[in-house]
Formats: sequence, C-alpha cells, structure tokens
Amino acid sequence: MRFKVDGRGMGAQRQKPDRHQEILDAAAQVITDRGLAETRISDIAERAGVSPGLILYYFESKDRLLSEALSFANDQFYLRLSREVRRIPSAKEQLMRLIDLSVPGLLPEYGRLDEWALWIEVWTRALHNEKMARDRETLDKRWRDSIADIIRTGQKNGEFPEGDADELALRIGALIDGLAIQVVMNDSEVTPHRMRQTVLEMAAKEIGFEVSRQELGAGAKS
Amino acid sequence: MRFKVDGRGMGAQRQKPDRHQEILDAAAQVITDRGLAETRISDIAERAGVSPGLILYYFESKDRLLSEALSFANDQFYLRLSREVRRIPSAKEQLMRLIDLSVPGLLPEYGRLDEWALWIEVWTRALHNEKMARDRETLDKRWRDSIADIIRTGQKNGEFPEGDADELALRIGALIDGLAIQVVMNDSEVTPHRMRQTVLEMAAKEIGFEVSRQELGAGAKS
DNA sequence: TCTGTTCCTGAACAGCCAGTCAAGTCGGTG
DNA sequence: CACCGACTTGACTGGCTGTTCAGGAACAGA
Repeated sequence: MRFKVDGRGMGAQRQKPDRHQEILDAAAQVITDRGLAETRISDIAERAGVSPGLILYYFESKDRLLSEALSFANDQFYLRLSREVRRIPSAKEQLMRLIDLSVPGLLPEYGRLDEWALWIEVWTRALHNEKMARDRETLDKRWRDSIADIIRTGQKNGEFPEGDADELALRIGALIDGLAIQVVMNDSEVTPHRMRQTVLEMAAKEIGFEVSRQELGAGAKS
Repeated sequence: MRFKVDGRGMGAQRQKPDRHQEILDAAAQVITDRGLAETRISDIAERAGVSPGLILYYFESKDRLLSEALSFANDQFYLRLSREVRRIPSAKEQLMRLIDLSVPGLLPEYGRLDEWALWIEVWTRALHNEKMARDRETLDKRWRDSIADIIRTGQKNGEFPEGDADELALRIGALIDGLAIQVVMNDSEVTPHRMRQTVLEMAAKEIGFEVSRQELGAGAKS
C-alpha cells in the first residue's frame, strides 16, 4: 500500500511529470466524452499514455479515482471563475462575467461544455453515494456563495439596492442550473445566447439593476 | 425474435398479467433506488418476480429496456400531472398545483422523489446517447408547454396580464429544475418548503399575479 | 559500480453479468 | 385427448474489465 503523497520537496519536478495530476486530467477528459458509465480504466490509461497497472498504482481503486476526478475538475472550474471574477471592479460586471462563464458553449475559448457534463455525472452519482452527496453539497454551496458575494459587494458599494443576497443567489444559481441543462443537451429551443439573455434579464429584475440593450446582446449575434 | 405486440383482442386480460408493463414498472423502481449504473437484469427480474431469462424474452436487450423504462416513467408523471391539473378551473390554482407536484417530497402521497431521480438519469444518458437525447428534448418541450398552456389560459381569462407565455414558461421550468436538483439531493439549505415558496414568489412576480401570505405558506409548517 | 527504492509494465486472474438455449409448463383448440 | 404456440425457467457461456503480481527499468545515494 505505497502512496505518493505529493511531488513536494524534491526541487526539480519539471522532469518528473506529476502522474497524480496527469491521471486525474485524463480521467476527467475521458469521463467528459464517453460518460462515467462508459469509462474504463484502460481508457484512462491510454489517454494518459501509461499502462493500466499504473493507474491502480496511484489510486487504490477505480471508484476512488472517479470520485477524485469529478471533484478535481469541478474545483478547477471554480478556481478559474473566482480568479477571473476577482479582478473585475464593478459588481455588475462581475455578475455578467459569471453568467457568461456559466453558459455552456458561449465562450469558445472556455466553454467546452465539459464542466456541465461532469457536473451532471456528479448529480447522478450523488443520488446513491453518500460521500459524493456531501461533496456535491459543499461544491454547490460554494457556487451559491460566490454569487451571493458578488451581490453583497454590489449592495455595499451602491450598485445594487438592498435585498436578501442568499435568497437571490439561490434563485439565480438555480435558474442557471436549469437552463444550462437544456443548453448542454443541445436543446434546439434553448440556445446559449437565449440562456444568457434570460439569466441576465431575470438577475437584473431580481437584484434590481439596469441592463442596456447592448449589454443584453453582447454574447453573440442579434 | 418473437414479440408480444399487445394484450389487445383476447378479452379476458385480467388473469394474464401484462408482463411488458410489469417489467417496465419493476425496472423504473430498481433504477430509482439503485441507480441506472447499478441496475442488473437480475435485479429487475427479482423485483418483477420473474426469471432473468424472461426479461430478455420481452425486451431485445438491456439497453432497450432501460431506455423504454425511463421514457415510460417520465410519461407516467406527465400524464398524472396533466390529468390533475386539467380539472382545476383557475389558472393560478393550476399553476400552484403544478408547482406542488414538482417539488420533490413535498406531497407525501406523490412525491416519492422518484421522478426526479429518473429524470437525472435521463440527462446523464442523453449526454452520450442520440436517441435518449431526442426523447429528452421531446419530454422537456412537453413539460414547458404544459406550463405555457396554463399561463396562456390565465392570460385569456384575465387572471394574468399579457406577456410572452413561452419565455415565462422557460424561466419557471428552468427554475423548478434547478431547485429540484438540490432538493432531491437533500441539500440542507434547500428544503421542499423553501423551494415551493421561492418558485411561487418568482412565478407570481414574473407572470404578474398576487399570492397571499397564506397561499405562500400552505405547503408545510411556518 | 553496487544497492535499494520508486516507478512502471504487461500478462494473468477472477468475478460478474448480458444474453442464449434446451427444456418444460400452461392454456386453448380441434 | 393430442397438438400447438405462447410463455417461462434456470443453467450455461463468452466476453469484458477491475485488480493483482512478478519482474524489469530508472534513478539516487554511497
């Protein structure tokens, strides 16, 4: 039961690739395009360019690996989002950026639809797996909190009127989830652009700020 | 490749149980409590009280069976919902009933959380299965349409002000989806009661009707 | 160079499960 | 009763895949 705790402490880690990380990445990719149910250890090994045996050398079981991969990938998304948002001064702009980043496939450079596909796999797994259920709740709370934080920021600096930031965040978060499902499924009636517009309008109405026609249409054509 | 087309045409079908139906029911139950990934043909057979071989006698493959079971179960929910709603005269009452039926676990006699769990499995499957993706879109459109129909009814008879019924239905439907996910996952911050209240408030605000304090709290305590 | 540890491989193993099949039951029909 | 077709069983099989393992490569320290 050997374990590689971390790459820490040996200085030159440029040569030695971080297998742990690489395997998690490969796993997330495979899960994204084949689906959790169709993901085999050998697929992950192939994608990572190693032998199947090595996967089990680093992770004690397939189940563990999959769980870690899902949490890991969702973490990535969250980190990128909060890093990006933090550098924007205006709360309204922050919120608009958050929305853009949440619409599957809206921004070509980011939205590879990946995150949402993984997120749905998390839901399915959480339904019958206690640990995954706890993870999901934590991740989701963090997601709502980052929306609520933006709202509170805006309320403090006068951009938004007063109101229950947590309740508002719940509403906007849920709306995003619900719409994202349809967009990620390629529903012909719910395009990324329409989703963006709908979320933005409702957020504006609920929170209480103005959106110009130009801002509404900024995401794509029309 | 024998096939039992239907029980039609032999009069006494009380004795002969409808295996097709029974198996679909059993499958939906098993999927609900074990999850699609953990569902074996033998589990379904056991639940239905028949031998595993018989399952494959009625369905050409496990895959077909599972697909049919998912669509079938979601159909059931929709039928029950529209049957119930149709007998209510007021559009506002119709909408409130629809909301109550949609909140997982709110009504003890109905909401066994089942439908939502199955619905999430459909999403996962639709992500990588073309046929399932089409089915989902159809089912989802029907769901949005039934909300839109209620809104249009209310607009025609003067209960609700004018407005784009389809857009409103999209918003309310998405909100319900997003919140239901959290409720069905037992998120400690999103209770069935809170979901009911949130959806009702937003629907009232968006569509443009009044809800009394009493109506808001009708679902449960508080 | 020698040695011990870590990393890595590919083959082998073992369990599981969808799907097949030979055989049997049951109900109706002539 | 004899026959026939639909229905049902449960044992079997063939393939797949998670996991183990014996051994080899790479590398560091002495």
